Amino acid sequence: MAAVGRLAGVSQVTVSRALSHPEKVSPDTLQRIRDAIEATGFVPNALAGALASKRSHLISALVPSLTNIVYASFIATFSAQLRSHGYQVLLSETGFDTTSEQDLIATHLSRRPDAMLLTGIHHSQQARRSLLGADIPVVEVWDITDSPIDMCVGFNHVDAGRAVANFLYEQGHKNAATITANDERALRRQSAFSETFTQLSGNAVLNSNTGGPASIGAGRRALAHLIDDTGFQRGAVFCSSDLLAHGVLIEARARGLCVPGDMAVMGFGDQDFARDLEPALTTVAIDRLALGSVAAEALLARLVRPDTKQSIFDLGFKILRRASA
Amino acid sequence: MAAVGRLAGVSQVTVSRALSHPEKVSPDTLQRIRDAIEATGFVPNALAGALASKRSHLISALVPSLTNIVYASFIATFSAQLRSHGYQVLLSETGFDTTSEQDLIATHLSRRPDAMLLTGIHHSQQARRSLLGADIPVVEVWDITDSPIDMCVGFNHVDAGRAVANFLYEQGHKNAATITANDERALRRQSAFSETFTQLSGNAVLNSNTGGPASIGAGRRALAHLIDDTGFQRGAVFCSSDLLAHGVLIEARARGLCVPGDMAVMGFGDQDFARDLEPALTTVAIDRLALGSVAAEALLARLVRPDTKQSIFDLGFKILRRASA
DNA sequence: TTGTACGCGTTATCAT
DNA sequence: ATGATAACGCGTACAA
Repeated sequence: MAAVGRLAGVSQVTVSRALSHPEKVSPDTLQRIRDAIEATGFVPNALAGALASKRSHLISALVPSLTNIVYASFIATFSAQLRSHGYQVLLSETGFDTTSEQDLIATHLSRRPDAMLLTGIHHSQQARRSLLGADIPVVEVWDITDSPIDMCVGFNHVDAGRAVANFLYEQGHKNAATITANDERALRRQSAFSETFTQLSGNAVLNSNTGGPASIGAGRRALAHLIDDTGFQRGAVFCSSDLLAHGVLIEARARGLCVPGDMAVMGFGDQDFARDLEPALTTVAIDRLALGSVAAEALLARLVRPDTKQSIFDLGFKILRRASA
Repeated sequence: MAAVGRLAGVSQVTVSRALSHPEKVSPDTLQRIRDAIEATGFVPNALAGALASKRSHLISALVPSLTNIVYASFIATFSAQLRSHGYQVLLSETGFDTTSEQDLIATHLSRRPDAMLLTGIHHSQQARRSLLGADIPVVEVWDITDSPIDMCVGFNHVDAGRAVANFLYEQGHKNAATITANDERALRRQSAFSETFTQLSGNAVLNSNTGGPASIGAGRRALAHLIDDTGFQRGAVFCSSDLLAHGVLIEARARGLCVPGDMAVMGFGDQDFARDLEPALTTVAIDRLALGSVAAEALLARLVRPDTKQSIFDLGFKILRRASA
């Protein structure tokens, strides 16, 4: 900056002002400074800026997995929204692991983010302490609680599981099975579904866990297992994600089963491909776009007015009836 | 740090040392310092550290799209590898746009990353200048060139397109069509395929561009268009990604066409679901895992020994013959 | 093994 | 409208 200033015939401070508050600098010195910046190829040092101003314009975000399209698309919206307000997002994957999340929180906090996004409402005690100590806005997404660390935006997974149970029961199904990926929130939906459906139908639900991330292959294998090993025959299958449901659809067809005639299949998430499958997938729609932008807006609001009141955003969900159930 | 030091009865520097070079501090002062850190909840300020040491331990990465699983999984590997070496990755989406990439490069450079990853080998002139000026290791991925900015790791897209043309021709196909997403590298594969296939078969190839990102829906619509509007009937369809090919498979089945009997379908990328489709998808395998880790290793090598020699890593590709072609 | 002094490149405050 | 000066919180060099 000093070098740029020398070239423009002003002091270092004026260069700083030209960059941060151009309106406080006279038009022609501004131009000279801009020319000098152009000529020198000067790139401001945001580290120094953040150190001096105590604002990093960095927002850190912790998601379980980047390769899960659900989180990836959420983050894309969230990042775009924040970028348009001059913030950059520092992203990490926790791998659905609370301890790993805790370590990442410490690492991220050392970069002094202006705010932080966390996925889910379950965090280690140490994590909560660090966050509280950091004294920055925090938003927890994809779930809802009455006592967020700071703010939360998401929906109620127990309600969602129950709603699906009611929906399938009302379609006339008396038997049901579930196929769930190894994700705490999905498991919560599963048990809510299972409990409600059993209560309604009087029949036990066959619950299965893929033991890993959701994928088409995992869905195929899970249905195969359900049919071959546990004797599941007819009824409804509630999958914890559209990807699993997609696999179920493929496996069912490969076995000559008709969907929904022989077996009804329900997904979760309403991913873009859900409507393009044959049969089109009945699923639970989550407004991921809204999730991302509400989370971003919530943080931005706190950043501007630290005493903003609303802190719990329930975005709900919607059952989308298509052809598969 | 000074406060921690007071509590531990040492000076600020000793605290700094305890954190960065624990072996240079006597065991019991080390313990006292650690206790003090624990007691105060001290979190080191990486911004100040980076400013003083001129090493940010930050590596910035620019990818076209996060919601494209291909890039997402690549980045997951890349990030994990770097994290295990004490680096954090600052990630942004360029949206396949060179101008947007150029702006992001400037923003990222202001955070003084220790290295940078770029996708592709085509960048604006200004971008190249900034990067050269920053004087940090740069790796360009997903493509190969003789004159990278610094290093590159990927494969040759023209060779890939040609190889697919040869493969399909050798399978006995005389007619072919292509369905390509709006991606510069995919378009390069398309035209190499098209040229080679025409040369071999003497028949023109029906090239189509989805005009947007790859998706199952886009694949369905593209095949429908190909059949309904351009009169494509039998032959091979080369899709620029497995996702498009997946859509083609669905649309073909919905129209009662047999794959590969009536129509052969080929994808690109060998995504995890490719083997789980019916019929299993014939595709071109790219070792994304290797791509991510080689890119990370290349940067790490440069960071340790700035004069490391090798700078071009051709990881190749492999045609995976399954059932669809 | 520990401490002192200084500088990293900005922004904030106060003057002019 | 512009400048001088003092932080910001740490690492490095050098000294003890």
